[in-house]
Amino acid sequence: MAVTIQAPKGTEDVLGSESYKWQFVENLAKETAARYGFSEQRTPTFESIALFRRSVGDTTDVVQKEMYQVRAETESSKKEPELFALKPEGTAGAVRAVIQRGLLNQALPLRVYYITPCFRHENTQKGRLREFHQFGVEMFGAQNPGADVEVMSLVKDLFDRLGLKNITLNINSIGCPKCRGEYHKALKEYFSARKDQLCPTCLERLEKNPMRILDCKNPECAALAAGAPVVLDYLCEDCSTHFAGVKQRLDALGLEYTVDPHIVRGLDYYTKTVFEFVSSDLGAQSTVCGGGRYDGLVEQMGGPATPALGFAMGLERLLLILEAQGIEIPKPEGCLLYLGSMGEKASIQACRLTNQLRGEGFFVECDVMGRGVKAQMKYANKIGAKYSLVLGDNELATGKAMLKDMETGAQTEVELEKLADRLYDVTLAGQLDKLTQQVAGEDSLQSLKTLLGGKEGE
RNA sequence: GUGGGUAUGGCUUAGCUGGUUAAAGCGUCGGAUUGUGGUCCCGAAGAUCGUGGGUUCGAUCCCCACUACCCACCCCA
Repeated sequence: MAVTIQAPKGTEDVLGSESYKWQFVENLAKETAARYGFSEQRTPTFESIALFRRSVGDTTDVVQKEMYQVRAETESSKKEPELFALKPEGTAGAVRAVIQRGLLNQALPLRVYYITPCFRHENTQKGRLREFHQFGVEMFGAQNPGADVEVMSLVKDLFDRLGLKNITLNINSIGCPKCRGEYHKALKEYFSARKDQLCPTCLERLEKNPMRILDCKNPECAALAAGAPVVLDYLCEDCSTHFAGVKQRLDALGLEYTVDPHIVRGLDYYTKTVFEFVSSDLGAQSTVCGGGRYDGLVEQMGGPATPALGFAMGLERLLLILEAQGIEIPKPEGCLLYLGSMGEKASIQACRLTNQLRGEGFFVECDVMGRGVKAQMKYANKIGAKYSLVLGDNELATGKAMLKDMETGAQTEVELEKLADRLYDVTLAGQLDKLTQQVAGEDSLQSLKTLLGGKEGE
């Protein structure tokens, strides 16, 4: 007996009943990115493991304990097999491609986006999977605060277009390597003086990365953190004017935000501006989107010194919020015509006609189960076909058939020759109905004319 | 890696302090006189009760282990 194999822990099957939601969200993300001048970049799912060590950071949890390592098992390998990793995030690969392909020699800024699976081996919980998907954006070459605001605004635009509510933007600046050194010193002094009140993990952080303590959920640590020195007070001239510029522009756009000096990103490459969009609909994993500046990364990875920034958005988390807020995603168009048949001869003709109508661009189905007419009609009803038509000996002889409106049950005679024209008519009528509904509430007829007039160009 | 919860047909669940053929709804398929769906009616298929041990005369129910899922810590999207 075959043992059934299960999907790996932390992975999801997106089934037909759900995939339209993904398509909708992905399309909207792509359209929004395009409006801002970003073009899609597709990079490999696995990269050299060194890439992530260098960019994300050797000491981060993501690299240290969450990466899926892969290597090709070759039979006669004289060489050491090269070590790869499934990408745990999108920025590293994007930056690698930009440098390797010489894209920074083009007109700047360079704007790229991606939708990609990411892999992290950690324990699952709400909004956390081992394979998850990110929509991310990276911009290269711009050091002006306007760039920071542009990517934040892109996120906000996408959320608005999806109809999301109650998402807040938190921003902070963690400074550049110069001012951060000063700050780390101050932090260490502060927490060292209160060592006895820190939790064990924070004691470790004190040596490695004291800024992490600010992020601790432990109530005692959080209480201590509340009184700790604030990064913003230690920013150098350059960083502080940059941060001021970001805030000014956010204000100018009317983009609401909260300055949260406790935001500390977990990836090493961030500098200056960091931000996150959080929602209360996600349980403990409240961040839907996180990002910031990484002005040093491109150079560090072997490219020309280039300021850069970006964000990554968790698509599963985004879908989770949509679900929680009861936001309906439009379902794809259903079957327009079910072409039933009885008898072998009619079945063949139905097959031929169906094929022809599909060629005209219509969503048409016919029987492939060998069912009786009754069962075929049941099926047509189940799949939500808008119209049905049954082909039998009579119809083949006369060239005429009854076209049935499945909603009203009304039947009208139609010449088989002209079926395509008829379908075209009813499709158009359906679209007009939709338009009418959209403008209902206003002066519908007037608006409709305007709409149509605008499209016809006359 | 750690802690808590859960595990019954495709889905959602019931199963009384362990007792003989595990129940219902939805879904699927079929029927209601053979050329037409949706409501109603009737019927059928479909579950080794997550897996493996143990206690017992007897386990879906009690105990242990494992696995998966859910939630949380850590960390992040």
